[in-house]
Amino acid sequence: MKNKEIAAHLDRIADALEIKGEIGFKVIAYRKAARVLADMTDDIENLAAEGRLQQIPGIGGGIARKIDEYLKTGEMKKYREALTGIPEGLLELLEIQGLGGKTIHLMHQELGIRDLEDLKRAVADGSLAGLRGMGEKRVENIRKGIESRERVRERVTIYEASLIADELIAYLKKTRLVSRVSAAGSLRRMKETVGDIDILATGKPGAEIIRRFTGFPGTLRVLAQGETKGSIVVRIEGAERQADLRIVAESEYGSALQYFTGSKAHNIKLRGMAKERGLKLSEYGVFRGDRKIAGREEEDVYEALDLPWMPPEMREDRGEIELAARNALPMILGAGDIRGDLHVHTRASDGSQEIPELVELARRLGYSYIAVCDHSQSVKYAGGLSPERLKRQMREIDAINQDLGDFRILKGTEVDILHDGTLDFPDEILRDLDFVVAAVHSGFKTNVTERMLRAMENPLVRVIAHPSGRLISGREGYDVDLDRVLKQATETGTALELNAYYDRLDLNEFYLKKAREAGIKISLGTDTHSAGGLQMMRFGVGIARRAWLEKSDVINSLSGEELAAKSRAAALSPSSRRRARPSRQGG
DNA sequence: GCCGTTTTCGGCCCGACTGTTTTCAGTCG
Repeated sequence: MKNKEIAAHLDRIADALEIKGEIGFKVIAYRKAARVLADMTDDIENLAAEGRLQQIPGIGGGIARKIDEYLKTGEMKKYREALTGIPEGLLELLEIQGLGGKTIHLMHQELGIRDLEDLKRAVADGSLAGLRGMGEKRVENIRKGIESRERVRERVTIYEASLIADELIAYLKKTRLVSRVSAAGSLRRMKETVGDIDILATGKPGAEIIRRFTGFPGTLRVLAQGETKGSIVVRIEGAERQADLRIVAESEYGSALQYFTGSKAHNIKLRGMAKERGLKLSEYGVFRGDRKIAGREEEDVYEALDLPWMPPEMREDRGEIELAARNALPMILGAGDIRGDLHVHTRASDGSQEIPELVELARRLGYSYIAVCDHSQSVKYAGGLSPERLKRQMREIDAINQDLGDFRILKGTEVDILHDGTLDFPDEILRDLDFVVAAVHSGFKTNVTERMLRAMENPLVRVIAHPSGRLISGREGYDVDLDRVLKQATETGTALELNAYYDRLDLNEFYLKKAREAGIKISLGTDTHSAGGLQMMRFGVGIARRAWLEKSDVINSLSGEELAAKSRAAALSPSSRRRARPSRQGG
C-alpha cells in the first residue's frame, strides 16, 4: 500500500508551500488530502485503477492527477517543483513552536538560514534580532522553542498521560471549588499517545482554582496563570509535559468540552456545517446572530446542528459526521460489553500473580472469566511452561473452577510460533486447552509473515497475539506483512488480538479498522503480568472504539462457555461471519 | 487546491494571544 508514502509527499509539499508563502488554503488542501490518505484503509492503488480517486473527500482533480502520476512514474513533478530552492533542513524548522512559514521564509531570504544549526547561530550572534518584525521577545521565544523541542519527547503514552490527568483531576476536586471537571483533547479521544494534557472545569472563583492548579505538587514550572487559564509543566516518566487547565462558565461547559476535545479536523467540519445553517460555532456556544442557542451540554451543541452526540473516540473526521447526519452511527463497543480478559499471565511463567488473585481482581472488574495464557517452553527468559507444567496448571485450574460458581477460568496458553512456523506445543496438548493464543517472541526479522500464516492454518489456534509486535515507546515491531495476515485471518477464521497493554495496543487502530471491514473477530487481552495490569483493558476498549469496533466484532462479548466450546468453526468460521449490515440506531 | 439543494467562481472555522505595531500580521490550538 502506498497510501502513507503518498500522504508523506503531500505533507512535504504543504510544508514547502507554506514556507514559500503560497496561499494558505492551498496548503490546507494538501494537508487535508494527506491526512485523509493516511487514515484511509482502502488501497489507493485500487481506487486509482478504478478511476475513483476524486470520490475521496478532499481529493479533487489536481491532487488526483498527482497521485496518478506518482503511481505510474514513482515521481511527482509538483513535489520536485515545490521543494526546489528549499533546503531539506529548512522544513524541520516548522516544528519549532512560534515559528511559521512566513518567518522561516524571511530568515531564509534575508539571513541565508538553511537549517536548525544556522538558526541557532543566528540567535547566538544576534543577527536574527536584526530581522524586520523581530524584537527581543520574539528572539527569546524562538530560543526557548528550539530548547524545548530538543528536551521534550514528542508524545507520551495514553497510560502515562492518564495517570497524571487522573491525579490532577482528583486534586482539583479536592479543592471543592470546581463543580464539573473533565479531561479533554486527545486524552479524551483515547489516542494511543498524547501531546499536552488538557483539562476543562467549571467553578468559582476562576483565579483561585488556577492558583491551586499551578500549586499542584508535581509542578516543575508554571507557564501561565490567569483567571481562566493555567499552564504548568509536569514530569512524566522522565519527560516533561505541559498540562493546561481552562475554567469556563457552566453555561459554556458543553461547547467548551466539545471544542477542546477536538479533533481539529472534526471541529472544522462541524463549523462548516454550522455556517451552512446560518449558525456560528465556537467554544462559547452555538449562536444564531447574537443569540446563543446551545452550549451547556455537548449533546445540545450537536443537536443544534441536527446531529446526535458522538463518542469522543470517533471524532476524527473519518466519516463519523456524515454517518451521524444520516442517524447511522454504529453502536461501538462499550466497556460493559467486555465479559472477560483473554490474555493474562501468572507466576507460573513471568507474571506476578497466582491464579486466585487474578480471579479476585477480575471479579472486581465485573468479569465472568479470564483466559490464563502463560508462555510456552521455548520462551526461556519468561519462564515458559513445559508440557508437564502446563498439564499441572490445567489440573490446578480445573480444581479452582470447581468452587467459582458463575466465574470461569479458561485453560489457555500463549504458545510460541517457532522459527519454522510450527508451534511450541504439539496438537495433543493444545487440544486439551480452552483457548489457544499463538505469538511470535523471537526472530522478529525471520520469515514472520510465513510463520504466522502457517500457525493460523492450525484450527486449534484461536488468536494471534500482538500481531505487529511493536512497542509504542520504541520498538518497530516484526518484519511482517499485516495485510497478508489479515487475509489469512479471514480465510481461516482465526481471531486477531487487540493487546490492551498500553505500550502495545496491537493491532493498532488502523489495522483494527481493516480487520473490522474484513469481518475478522478481535480478541481483547491485557497481557497482564502484574496486579494493576487488568486495568489496562480501558485503553484496549478505547482503541477498539477509535476503530469503530462493535460488540459483535469482539469475542470478549461471548460467554465463557461459548468461548470454551472447542469447535471454533461454529462461532468463528468465515462463512458465518459474513456481515449483514442492518441499518443502525444512532448513539 | 477543493467544493457546491444558495454558487463552476468565490468562498474556504474561529478566537485568543503575542509582539510588533499605530491598525495588524503571524502563530497556535
